[in-house]
Amino acid sequence: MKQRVSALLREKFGREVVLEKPKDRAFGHFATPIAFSLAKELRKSPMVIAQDLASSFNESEIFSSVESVKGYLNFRLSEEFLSEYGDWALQNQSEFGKQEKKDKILLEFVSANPTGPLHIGHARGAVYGDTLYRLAKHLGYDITAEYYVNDAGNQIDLLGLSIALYGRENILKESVEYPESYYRGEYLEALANGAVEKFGKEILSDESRYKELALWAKDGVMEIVVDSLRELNIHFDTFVNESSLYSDWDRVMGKMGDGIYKKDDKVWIASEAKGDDNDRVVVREDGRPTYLAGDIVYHNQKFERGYDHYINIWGADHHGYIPRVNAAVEYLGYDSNKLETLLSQMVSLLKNGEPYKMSKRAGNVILMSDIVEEIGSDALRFIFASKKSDTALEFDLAEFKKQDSSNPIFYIQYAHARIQTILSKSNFSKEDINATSLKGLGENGDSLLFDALLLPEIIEDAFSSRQVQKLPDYLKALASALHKFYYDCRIIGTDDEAKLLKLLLVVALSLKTGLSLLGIEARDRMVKEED
RNA sequence: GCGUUCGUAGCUCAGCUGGAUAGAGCACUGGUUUGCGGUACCAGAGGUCACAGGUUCGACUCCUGUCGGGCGCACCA
Repeated sequence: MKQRVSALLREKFGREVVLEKPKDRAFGHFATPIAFSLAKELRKSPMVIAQDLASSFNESEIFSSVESVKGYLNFRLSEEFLSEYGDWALQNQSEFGKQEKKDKILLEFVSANPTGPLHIGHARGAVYGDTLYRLAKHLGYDITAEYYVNDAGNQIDLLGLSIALYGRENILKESVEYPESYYRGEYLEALANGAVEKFGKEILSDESRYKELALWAKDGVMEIVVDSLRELNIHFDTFVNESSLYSDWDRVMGKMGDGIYKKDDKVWIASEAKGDDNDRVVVREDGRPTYLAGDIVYHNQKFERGYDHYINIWGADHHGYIPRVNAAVEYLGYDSNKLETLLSQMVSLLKNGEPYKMSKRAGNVILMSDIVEEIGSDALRFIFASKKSDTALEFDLAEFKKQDSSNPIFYIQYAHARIQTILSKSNFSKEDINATSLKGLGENGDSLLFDALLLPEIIEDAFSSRQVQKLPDYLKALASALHKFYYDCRIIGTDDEAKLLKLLLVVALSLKTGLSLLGIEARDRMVKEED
């Protein structure tokens, strides 16, 4: 819609015209402050210019009126335009809001270490990434969701040690002491038992086999991780194991040329020259690669696979890491502008108003799967998708748990369910409804129709700005408009019943499409809660 | 200290590339159709947009500085 309007205005004025949404619908559907910017060059007051411009629009198919108010130019879309678009949307439901973007995008997110189940802090990045993924798919991008599995390095050794120690304590009944850095948690029980079953009890006491133990256990942990993601309707297309990349190390180092040098028996990357604070060690004296080394080979591999654009979603605690990876990408001979790293801010927990620190040692980690079980995937996804991903988010655990009807997701679900109920109460068939015209809905009806038809712009905007919270915001507003309309206007039994039902079908389409992009299924009925 | 990010209603957060009277949910107060699910709707109250300058016809939005919070500042991942 907006594209049509702005294309028309561009043609008329011979320049790009800023289009905005008026604060108040009484001003029209779209507005532009163009008269203000023209005021200087034309040496006339904005009011006069706006007047002249407004009167230059006489008859138009798209607009029913163009008015000037206090220097603004306000456009009102015509009934014909809105009703035609509404008809089109209902006839092409699966195409509604879709586009034909062609770019190939690689989206990497979550990528939590395979050393334990996901906790609540991981959920935010997971929801953010998956929502972007769904939006991109809808817009036609060829996008791949990828999980980078850090199955090399100290943390994997630590996983092996942790399982062995757990087994020695609980299976071999030895008395042991847990060093602070070791992993703790219920999941170790199944892994330790599984290990004994597969390798025999000896492995628990055989230090030389801990590596073997860890590599086996990592797959088990990944299963837990993938399961908990599936509960949130999140799916990955590809998994890349860090351990599989190092065989390529010599070739990749060769590609970096001057970007890599040796000093003090270590290998360094000259990242300072590319905007980092310091040069960084890539290979230690003893030959073990650092974490950065893995990311260098990984990003090289990403670029060699050939995408138009790369998106990484990292926790905000990794933000200092961005210049290093960008430096590496440039030394590898690729355009670092194609690599976009988005940060998902920390989620800090409060319990009864007091900061609540999760710690693996204390064993008080809040698992993502527990929260999903408690409040449901829909509610959790909605909460995280509603917040701008780059602001730190705080919530009270108690508050979080009691999110029931106060959670806006139920408000939106109810709007959708309400429409289904009305439809089922009506005697009109789908055919009758589709055969009627969306014209003559009246002012409130046209306004609701316009709101519902706004979805495609929201999708486009939410994805291109990477601000997924725009979609939940829109759905809340649309649900609110629907509830208000329902309250103000009787539908069943009126002369306009069929066309009003058709209007509701358009609203339901937008709600359903929007919710599915958030990974939430629209409900046809709400289940009443028993007190 | 350096970097980065944020500071908007009692709380949790929106506010699009600068634009019309700064918005929503929760909580609070008061109302609602002899009608489709009241899990709704309406109204009220609640703000010096952290502070101070600057740019502009116009600043919550851009720039500079100050104060305050988060996160980084590893040869850990």
